[in-house]
Amino acid sequence: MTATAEGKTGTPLHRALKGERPTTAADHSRELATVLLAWYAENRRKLPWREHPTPYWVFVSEMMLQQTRVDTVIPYFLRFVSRFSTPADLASAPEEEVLKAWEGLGYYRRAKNLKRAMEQVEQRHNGEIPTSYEALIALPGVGPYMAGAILSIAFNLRYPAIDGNVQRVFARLFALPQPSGSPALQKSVHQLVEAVLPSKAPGAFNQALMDLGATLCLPRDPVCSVCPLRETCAAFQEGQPTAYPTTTPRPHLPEVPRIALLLRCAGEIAVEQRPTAGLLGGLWQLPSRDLQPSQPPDKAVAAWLLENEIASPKPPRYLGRIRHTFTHLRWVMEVFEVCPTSFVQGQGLHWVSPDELRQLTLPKAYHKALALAGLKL
DNA sequence: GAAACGTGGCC
DNA sequence: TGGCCAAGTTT
Repeated sequence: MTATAEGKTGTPLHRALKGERPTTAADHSRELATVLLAWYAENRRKLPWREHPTPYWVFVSEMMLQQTRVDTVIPYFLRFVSRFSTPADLASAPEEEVLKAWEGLGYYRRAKNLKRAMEQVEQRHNGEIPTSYEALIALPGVGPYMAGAILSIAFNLRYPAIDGNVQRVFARLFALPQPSGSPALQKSVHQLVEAVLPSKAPGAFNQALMDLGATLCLPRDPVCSVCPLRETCAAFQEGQPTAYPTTTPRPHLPEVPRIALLLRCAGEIAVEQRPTAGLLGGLWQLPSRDLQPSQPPDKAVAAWLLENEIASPKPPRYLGRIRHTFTHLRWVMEVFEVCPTSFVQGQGLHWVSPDELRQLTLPKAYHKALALAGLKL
């Protein structure tokens, strides 16, 4: 074991946890927990799901919070648990309604998994969120983080809940060299958290680490001056807290050229449903298609109209360009308006009124596209 | 291990 | 603007 592989050894806590002073490791762990829990008692964020941390509320909030900021989640959470108050409510709700409640939050598979998970809770667990790691992680959409968060927060059981905040806090505390987000960092942090996690208040401890990461140990500008762990933080002692966790630059996003058609006929609008799997699976959109980089958008529109046997007295009107960036690609979508002479059926096209359109779940990119034509949902 | 999977805020 | 990042999971 080299210092490089294990991180640098600047603090008593670190030396103790590495086993150099085994008789004091437990003492240092207790001290860390004590300091952290005292800080948390004074500085914990007031969040809706913390008011009544029922297993269901914790479950819903954790699913929404995956890769999503607290401020973004709060209004969605309040609406969601108001509309779907219990696991039974959610299990029996139509999926379209659940997706609509999720609209704008992103990662829509979470919404489907959440509903499926509650169906399984109803069918296999007597309507109660299970209290074992094995049963939880078997539910769709529940991984190691969520299982640990539910067990520790809702049931006060001693399980780690290691999210991005905790990884960053520990990468700095112990000057861990593994790259951000890597399985290697995940493993190192898990071992360290396991060594430090108290059995007394594991839920508070896990949330304290997350709150510390979200309010003080920030990615860009950490507020070390008021951090309760400053003295035992290896990155702070090195003078370079933001050097951890180490990062690797991301490759340039591929750009996907694309057309979208606003077909309007007698006050109705044509929409189509995306395939169930993959990007924005099962959501609705204006009729669209990806283009080859060399393909002129206006020619692609003409070809699309021809293929679908759509006659239009006036030529398509160009409405504008929508650029929409996802995690792994970027759409550059040219939007055209067409007024066909009649409703065209088949080809997966559905004609809906504006009121009906409002019931469907549309990705953000299409809200932008509709706004080009002055249509707001 | 790597890639897919949404969106909004920040600089 | 463009890149980074956020209470991760799945394939």
